[in-house]
Amino acid sequence: MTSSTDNVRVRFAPSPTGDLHVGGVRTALFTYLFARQNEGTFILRIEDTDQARYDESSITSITESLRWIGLDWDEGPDVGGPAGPYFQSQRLDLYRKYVDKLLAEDYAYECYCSPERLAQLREEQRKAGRPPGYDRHCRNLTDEQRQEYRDQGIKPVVRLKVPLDGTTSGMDLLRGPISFENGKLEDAVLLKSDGYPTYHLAVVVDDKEMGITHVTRGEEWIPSMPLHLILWDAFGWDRPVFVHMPVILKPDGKGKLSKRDGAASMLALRDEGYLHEAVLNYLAMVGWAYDDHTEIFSKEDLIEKFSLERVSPSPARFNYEKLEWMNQHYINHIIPVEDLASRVVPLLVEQGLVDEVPPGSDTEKLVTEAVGLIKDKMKFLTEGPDLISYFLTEPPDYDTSLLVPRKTEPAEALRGLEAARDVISEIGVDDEEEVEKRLRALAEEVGLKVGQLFMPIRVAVTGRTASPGLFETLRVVNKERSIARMNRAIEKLKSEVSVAAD
RNA sequence: GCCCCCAUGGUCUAGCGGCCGAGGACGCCACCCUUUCAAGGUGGAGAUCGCGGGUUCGAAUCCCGCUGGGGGUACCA
Repeated sequence: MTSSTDNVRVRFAPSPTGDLHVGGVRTALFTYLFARQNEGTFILRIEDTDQARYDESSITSITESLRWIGLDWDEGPDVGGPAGPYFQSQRLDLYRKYVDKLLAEDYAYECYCSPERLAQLREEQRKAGRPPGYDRHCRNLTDEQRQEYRDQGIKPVVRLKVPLDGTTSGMDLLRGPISFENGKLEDAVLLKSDGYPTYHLAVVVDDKEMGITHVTRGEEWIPSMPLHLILWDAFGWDRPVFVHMPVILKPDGKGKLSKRDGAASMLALRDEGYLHEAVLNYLAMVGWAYDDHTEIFSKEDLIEKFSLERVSPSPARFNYEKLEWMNQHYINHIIPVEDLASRVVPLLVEQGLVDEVPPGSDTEKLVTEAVGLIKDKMKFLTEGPDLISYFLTEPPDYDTSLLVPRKTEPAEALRGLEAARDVISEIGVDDEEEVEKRLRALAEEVGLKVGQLFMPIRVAVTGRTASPGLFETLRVVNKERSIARMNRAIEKLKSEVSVAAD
């Protein structure tokens, strides 16, 4: 058994019952990488067979999530394809056809048991400490009995006639042989009374119809693998390769990540300011590694180096700290600053810090420069606007005490600031080296440590105590605005000093 | 309860019989750099490779049992 095959056709098949979360996306990603690397076909199929849980908005949420992170599909919703339709709800006739075949060949049977009876059965089994399961009540109904139920207007479900003994075994690419005792299996429902198939029937039929070569999915599906195997065999079809991906656990390891863990939703990550490149890279690293030291991979790198066989079979916890680090790393070291700035721009407009940023404009240049200066402090895209705000607009009022460093008198801060303003008025801010030289000399002249002189200037110009290097900050803010802001600070300090003198 | 899967530092992992007195990353600590905050650099703490049996000249690596964790047990996927 090998995973590098010709004509690879794989699919990601989510059900539209909510937002896509990182676990699902990771499975999609591995499937996608495998397809691209083998020049195969990646299909998106929507498994909308549950009328009750169906949520239309999640279809866009799913496609948006996949597109955001860069997983494009060759066949599926929006793009079509030769094996469509790609919504299971539009393939009902097909499932009916195959179910009839199963019925005719005695691989399945109609069951008229009511949901109430089944619930009661389970309850009794639970009380008696017996394993829950269908009691095969309808497995051997006579034609007369069936007709009787039908006459009562009861719509049957169709169940799989699982062999009573023996074992069903199959191979999992990551785990090797897995076998199950038939005696422990249930006569699972294949077709519901509303005419919709269950997952078990639909996957098998569609995977066959769509020519899927490798069935990739989460490991929560391992327990139903024997049912699917029995179906593949019953239809007389060659079994595909099965690959069950490890689940992703909650950060505390207690249970698998679910849609309840809000932040784990793809779209939530996007809205929180994560870069799709970082999320993609991080997700690829949970459950897979290329070697003992490489961990930064672009999508292209992954397509080249990914290997399905190297996916670890053991579950892994979702680690927000590592993702955050990855995001920060991408912001600070991987994404070109122009690109980064262009992603911050929409947020600036949204928050009203700028009206518009036409390509090639001075504003664009300013934003790009500002982003370049603060990117080492930016962990999330969403922090961008605040971090560069003072390059674009006047800083809001701040506490005067910020202008006075520790072990420094307000009067000293004031004296330093006035002198610094005069220096800048004289030489401007464009020559960073010169400004630094003059201000360092100035510190000595006025008898202040560099920190005692620089901090008041920093606060005056940015309105805060943390900023990029002073001289580059002054340069980008520009001479005129720097001086105005320093004057404003000088006025604040003056009133402080006079109050103190009273 | 029953079935199935998994098992290397707190977390993600490298390791596929000798190169391992276990390597990398995140996190944590210290130091360096330094005009602030970061970023960066250097170093450090942290794993009897879950436990117990085997197999072998030799096991983190193979086998069995146990324990622990996870998954499944619906006319949900």
